[in-house]
Amino acid sequence: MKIRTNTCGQLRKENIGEEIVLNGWVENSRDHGGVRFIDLRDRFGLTQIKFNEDINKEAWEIAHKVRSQFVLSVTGTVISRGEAVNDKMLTGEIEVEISSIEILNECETPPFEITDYVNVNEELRLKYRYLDLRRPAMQENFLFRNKLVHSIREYFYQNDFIEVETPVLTKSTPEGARDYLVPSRVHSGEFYALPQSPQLFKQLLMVSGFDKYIQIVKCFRDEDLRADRQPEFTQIDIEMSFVDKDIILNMVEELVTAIFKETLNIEVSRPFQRIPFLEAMDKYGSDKPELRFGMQLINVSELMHNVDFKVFRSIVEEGGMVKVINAKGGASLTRKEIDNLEATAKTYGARGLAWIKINEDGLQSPIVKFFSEEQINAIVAKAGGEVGDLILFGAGKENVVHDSLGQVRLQVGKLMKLYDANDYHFSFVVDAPLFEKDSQTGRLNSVHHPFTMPLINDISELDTDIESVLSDSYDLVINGCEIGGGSIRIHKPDIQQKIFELLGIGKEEAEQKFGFLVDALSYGAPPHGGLAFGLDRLCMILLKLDSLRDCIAFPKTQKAACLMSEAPSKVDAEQLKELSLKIEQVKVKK
RNA sequence: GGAGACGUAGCUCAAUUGGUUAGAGCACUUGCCUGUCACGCAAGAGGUCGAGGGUUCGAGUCCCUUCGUCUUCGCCA
Repeated sequence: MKIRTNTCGQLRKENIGEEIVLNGWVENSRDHGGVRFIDLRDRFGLTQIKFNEDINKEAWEIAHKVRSQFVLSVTGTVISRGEAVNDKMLTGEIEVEISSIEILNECETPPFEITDYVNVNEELRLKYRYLDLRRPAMQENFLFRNKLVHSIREYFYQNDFIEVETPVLTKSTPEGARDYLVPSRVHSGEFYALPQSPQLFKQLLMVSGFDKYIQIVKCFRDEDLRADRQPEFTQIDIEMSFVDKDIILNMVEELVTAIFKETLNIEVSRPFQRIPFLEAMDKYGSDKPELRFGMQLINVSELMHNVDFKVFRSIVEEGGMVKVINAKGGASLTRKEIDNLEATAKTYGARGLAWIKINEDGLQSPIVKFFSEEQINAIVAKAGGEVGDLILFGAGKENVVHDSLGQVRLQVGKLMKLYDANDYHFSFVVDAPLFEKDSQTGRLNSVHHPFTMPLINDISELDTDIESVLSDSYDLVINGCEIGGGSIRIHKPDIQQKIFELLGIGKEEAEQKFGFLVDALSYGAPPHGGLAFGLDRLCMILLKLDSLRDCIAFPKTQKAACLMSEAPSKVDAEQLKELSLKIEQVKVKK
């Protein structure tokens, strides 16, 4: 084959007159009898090539055999398009008059058209992912992702970080997400786990002295999938020694600023807003608040003590709460739109969604009749209600009110276009509680993970009112999406032991599961902290994609399958035997 | 584990209340065409209506089961 002299995105009018060779795929062709045009594509772009019966009959004849997606090597001369310039193409001022053509490979009629113009069922796209990825829009996503990763690596390289790899075959720890397990052949009946994150290893690298660690690394969690969740995903994993929260958050701001500048040419303004976790929950009903608009949650529980409306009164008496949001100008929403908001509230556990419309001629609401005029005026006043507004109520247990009203708030924001979809808002949610109580078992669980430093002055504080202890943690939130999170870590063995105790992990169990970490902390562990970003999610938000799958080359379906390779799959009895495994048929449910 | 949507030609979709031979656009094949660029014109071929079962004189359409994809609650330290 003749090797290309240029790519398909390269030639300009300056090249007119040059004899060149192009290699690429046939994107499209237009036959006009004596002259035939082909758009030749590679990942660098598109060039129109021309076959003319009068100029080179042999090439023109071969060109007749060419079909969509054939792979060609063509030789010819760059010529001007004259009047027929195509200003939609970067190479639109020129074309290549072909003198010889070689068909490097033929192509079956593809199962779907390889263009951006045709919508194709995702199932089929995933089965023929290698063809889907040939589509220009997908190529752009991955060229962008490459640019993103490059800007990230560049930042860390410039700032003296060191990239160190950590194991993929590691130890299972049942805390947190479900592990993917890998059976060991050598150790019959034992298993490795794929890492949910390299958390412990990066902390141990700090103990080793590899200050300023970074790794772009695959992580695995065997949990149900979502549009923004894949079972294997990529983290930008970072850890630093001799730092405090301010140093880390400053580093994150620098990194994010560099990323946005280099990938989208957007100037990010600093510093990022910092909002304590409890305030985020209180005002926005979320630990990842969308801060591009206000419409905060307002607590009106105080006003419910003496009302006749038993539903609200009893909720407050039983320790629940009533909160409202004021959708300014929302009185114009239709009954159907409000019903949709109620459906959202119910999805998140609310019993209903009470509302008051403040119309010109008075209040319209299914619930005002249960209140005195004085009471309702107090509620409206507290909500800052004015003519034209819609007040929405969330009532129930704290977490239900926050979840449901927080989601209703997001939906109203979207519905009423309260923010510019092209804006970016950056914030840190800091100081999350250290523990939360499991509603089922009553046991304490780590909100972040068990290695997070509590915000305490003295270890004795952990013996009193443990649920109110906060952690030295931080999440990066962009437009209501959690993009990264981390914390200052515990570097003292006594504190780490204490935390394990509080989590109900006994000394023996702690020794068995995390002994190497506690040991390491006792050998001169420096104060350290770090965080991890979800690279796929960051890429998704920068590209404004609806699904993570569009920036992952070979993603899995909702049932965690690869439709192309057909993984997972059964294995030979021999393989199972080597691993000392036996498959027990799960009963088919009737 | 729960809720919802979808599945008809290679692709994207249509098909009235259950009723004649399941249609359209694109793609594909063939022919024509010397300035198109998502070219155009003409003709042609192309269907296990996801699969299985049931109701019915008759099922793409109704019922049951099942498979797959997507969205979502739970789950994701």
